[in-house]
Amino acid sequence: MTTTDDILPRYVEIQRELEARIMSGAWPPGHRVPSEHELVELYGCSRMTVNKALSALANAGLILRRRRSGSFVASPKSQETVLEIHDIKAEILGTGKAYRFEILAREARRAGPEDAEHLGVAPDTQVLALTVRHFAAERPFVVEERLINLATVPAAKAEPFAAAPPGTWLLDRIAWTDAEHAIRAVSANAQTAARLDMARGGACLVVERRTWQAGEAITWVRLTYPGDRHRLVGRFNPGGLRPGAREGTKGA
Amino acid sequence: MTTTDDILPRYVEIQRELEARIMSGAWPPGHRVPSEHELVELYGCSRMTVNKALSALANAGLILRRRRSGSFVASPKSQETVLEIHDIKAEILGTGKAYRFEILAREARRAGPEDAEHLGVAPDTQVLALTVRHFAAERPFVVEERLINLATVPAAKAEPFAAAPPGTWLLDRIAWTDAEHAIRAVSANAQTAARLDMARGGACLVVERRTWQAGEAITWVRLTYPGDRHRLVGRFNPGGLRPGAREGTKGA
DNA sequence: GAGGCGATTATGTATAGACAATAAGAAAGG
DNA sequence: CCTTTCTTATTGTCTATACATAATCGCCTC
Repeated sequence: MTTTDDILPRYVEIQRELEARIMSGAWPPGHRVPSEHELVELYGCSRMTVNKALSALANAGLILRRRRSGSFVASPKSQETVLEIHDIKAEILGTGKAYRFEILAREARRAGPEDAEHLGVAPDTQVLALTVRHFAAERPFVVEERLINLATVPAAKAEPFAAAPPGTWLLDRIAWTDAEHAIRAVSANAQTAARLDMARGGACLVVERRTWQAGEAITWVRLTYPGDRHRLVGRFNPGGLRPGAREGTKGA
Repeated sequence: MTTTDDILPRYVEIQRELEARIMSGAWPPGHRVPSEHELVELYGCSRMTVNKALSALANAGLILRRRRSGSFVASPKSQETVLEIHDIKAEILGTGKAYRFEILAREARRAGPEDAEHLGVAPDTQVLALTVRHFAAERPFVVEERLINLATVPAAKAEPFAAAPPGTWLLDRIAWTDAEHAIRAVSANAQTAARLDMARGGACLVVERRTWQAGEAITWVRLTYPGDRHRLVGRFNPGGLRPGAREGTKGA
């Protein structure tokens, strides 16, 4: 079939063959996959090996397994995508442009109602509020409004954020366990327009993110991008198969 | 810890215990996980059982395994999120609102340069171009511009899309293997504003998606949402652990 | 001391067998 | 005909063992 030489583990071989039948549409959703016993005879290997292949497929959501009934090809449900939202500094440097940032505002304070709502903490919790502007090639790239929970990240209070912006600083320091993103579009108000060097009323892409570590709120951030200068891109294939093994996915 | 009764498989138990140590930060990135042999003695089970737990963790990206060296806690890298973009019909019905759609335009044609660019096919390929407006509770919810590759989905040509909108119809019929999304913000032009019952110049959230099956282009779609009425939400925790097992992630 | 070479350790893959849990279908009884 | 019970097919988990593979460590030679 493909160019893959046969030095693959047996279970991967089996997995890929079944996968190919499913992905090509030869086995449509609802089609019954041969039982483990049948596959054992077909491939001449032990049941554990077949089981490993089938379990992986089930894990990836390609098949559903029911005792006594057998395994069946699952029908894809939702259009899912994985958005990788990189650290801003890395993102800009990755495009080959010069990167710079400036801190527009900074205040350590007790969380007001709005802060508490954003960060998901009790009011009066100590927080550090920051407003940062990032530049790509000396052009405003994104405005970052951030709240850091000083109860969980006390070191932030004394940090000047001179060398690295708060996002990078946090990412180097805290291993987060949960994150929640919301993406929406808004019109630029006067302040935002001025900060981003764009027309007032122009469309902005807004990404809000909250991050937790083991249930404890770490930070909330709102990133406001000029809508005409930035877009988020994501790619997905169901079941997270070997990346780059396909070739048709290229595009403009 | 939690309320889970102990009727869990042995390997899941082991997996969760290790997971908890990693997620809590007790085992920081770079920390060495006990070897399979050590875990076998610790838990009093066979190596295969321990192996299953460790393999799952490695698979989820929580640990890295190197022969002879052992297993080590991995360090999380980028801010990733999984956006589930549901079928529009299902999405609206899921909110409890009445759903309706209307087809504003429909044309089967040979792909022009723009069509070819969007869909990623050769010019002059036969395509079906559709413009659909979706309503939630009789209010315009989103405008859908779609191209369907008739070379791969010939059945679409004769389909009236009376009962189900094209997105739902396709999803029921074609198992896609790859999808690519781009999200951006634009200002509504006169036509878009009229279609979405919003102010001209208002911010719109635009999601563009291309879908392939085994390298063959299936469809391209551009969804234009009124920015103030819609937002995309995604949640993520590294390693895709049991969903809903945590409680801190609630929010507005 | 530099370089190579074997021993050791840890993971990767595979086997054969066992019992449990589940659910579908068949048989028996009212 | 309906309900209950039995049988059986299929997946889920686990054990004990074996050999392969990779990489580190330390010894041995030069």
